Amino acid sequence: MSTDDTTPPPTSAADRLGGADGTEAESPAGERDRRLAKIDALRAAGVEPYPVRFDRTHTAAEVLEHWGHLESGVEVGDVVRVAGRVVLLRRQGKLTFATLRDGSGTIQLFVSRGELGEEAHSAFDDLDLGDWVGAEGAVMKTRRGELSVKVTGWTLLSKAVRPPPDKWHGLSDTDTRFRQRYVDLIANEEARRIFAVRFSVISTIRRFLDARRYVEVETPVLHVQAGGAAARPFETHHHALDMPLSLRIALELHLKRLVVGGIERVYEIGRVFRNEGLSTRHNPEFTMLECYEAFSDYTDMMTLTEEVVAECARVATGDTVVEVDGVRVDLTPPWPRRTMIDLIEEHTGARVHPSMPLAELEAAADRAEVPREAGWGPGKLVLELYEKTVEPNLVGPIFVLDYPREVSPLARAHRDDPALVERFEAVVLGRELANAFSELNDPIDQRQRFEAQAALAAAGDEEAHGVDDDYVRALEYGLPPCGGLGIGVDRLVMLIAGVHSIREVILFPHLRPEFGDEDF
RNA sequence: GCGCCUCUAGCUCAACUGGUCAGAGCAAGUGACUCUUAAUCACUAGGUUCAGGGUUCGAGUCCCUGGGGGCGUACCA
Repeated sequence: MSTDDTTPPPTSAADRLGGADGTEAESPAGERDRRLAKIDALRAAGVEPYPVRFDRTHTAAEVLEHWGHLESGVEVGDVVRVAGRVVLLRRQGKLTFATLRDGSGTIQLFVSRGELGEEAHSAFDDLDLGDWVGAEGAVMKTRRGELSVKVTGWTLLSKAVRPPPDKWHGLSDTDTRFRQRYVDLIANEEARRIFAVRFSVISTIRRFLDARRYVEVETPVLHVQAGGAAARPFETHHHALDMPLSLRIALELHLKRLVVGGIERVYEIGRVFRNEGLSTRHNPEFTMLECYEAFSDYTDMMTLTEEVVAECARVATGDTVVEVDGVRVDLTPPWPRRTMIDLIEEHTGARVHPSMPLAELEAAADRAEVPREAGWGPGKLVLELYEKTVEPNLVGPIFVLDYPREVSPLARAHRDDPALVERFEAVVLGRELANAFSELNDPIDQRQRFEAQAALAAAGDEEAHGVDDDYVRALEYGLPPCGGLGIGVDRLVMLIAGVHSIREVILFPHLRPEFGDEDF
């Protein structure tokens, strides 16, 4: 949509936005140009299509709350000023009904020629679907029982140049829904519902933790060394310092530094980035909640997890029972707590343990038809057995306890079994919802675990990371006994909203770039 | 990354095995209508069938290449 230097100065709205010159493939030349022409006509008539502000007295929901009880056919003297987008228009000659939608809901405008006069009424009839208007008038309920504002005055607040999608079928093209989320939100009640759940869940988490005297903090997104999770980071570069940086893959290591510093209960809700494949469950950037509590352990984190998840569901939907793809899940605490070892035995018949000889575990994996790679240690084999034979079959909610030490470099050794760590994952519908440990606070042990990871990285594991010397130094100043918890907020929202794809709960999910700009 | 599916008017969808097949509803335009509710009724206009090649007398339909999207799978402490 570039303007050639030789083009004469544009005059009309259509000229300035780019008219029907072949660049406008997305909107029919007729409809968009028609609306652009209206902008010029309005200005010529002295009407500003994009005025500054509007003083509204009531939202649609407030009108319903105060006057919803009115009898049909009754008009009251109370005058209100409402504002919203015109989503439906029913023109009926000298009487027009418009459905106005604002952030709270919808309200009908009753626009009568007798009330408004011919000029203002026909100007109203000239509105298009999608325009924003403000209106003033008395509250009434029509003979058919629809609560309305009987308009005595109105103003165009913003002219829509592009038409909204089909008023009945909405917008279902997934590509357009995600790229142009604004249109999705205009057209689809379901999209509005899902994001209402998301906003509710996030504010509930904050209220829940704040009430327990947790402190919310913000830690760096740009890391010199990514860590705190096994994932491939995004790499970037700082020009002034001429050094490589990574986008964070977890919040963990900074938050525990803060516990060292004496912030005994700390949490962050923040974006993390992982350079991995995309799927219905994976977006390259997603939102994590992590919280850490001094003097607690992973059993305390289980209680916290089941309570915060149930509370989020209750606040967002009124119920702790959720349903995804026809499967109902009851999130009411307490959730069952089972060890990984016991679950593997239950599902495969094999009693395994990371302290067993490698050959025995390899044989167990082969019997269970779990593929394995050379170089995997005992702990990795046990974890694979769990992930392939147990986890997909768990409906949950359930806490899976006590992971192999080898695969958990940031969790403290189990108090009763040195081959294991005090770690759990909460599983719902075969998927990890939360991950937590009794945090490793022994600096010497931690350095050794990091060094083991560094060896893996040196051997080519792109998801392993090296020694974080500053983090070890922090531990040397003393991290109190500490429980830590991470919850994937997007997946929690998916669960509570009952949707199948992570793209449904992220406002602007990652997509390939649109091809060129000829669609504009 | 691999496999399968998909892309037709602004939106939602039709078009039997290749043969008047480029259509409908909504949205839009014109007209009628002072209690509508996806208002209704009449008429009208609207298309590079994702792009580019190919096969064929003939391609929305079949083949190839490319692009977007979806699903599955792989990867995913």
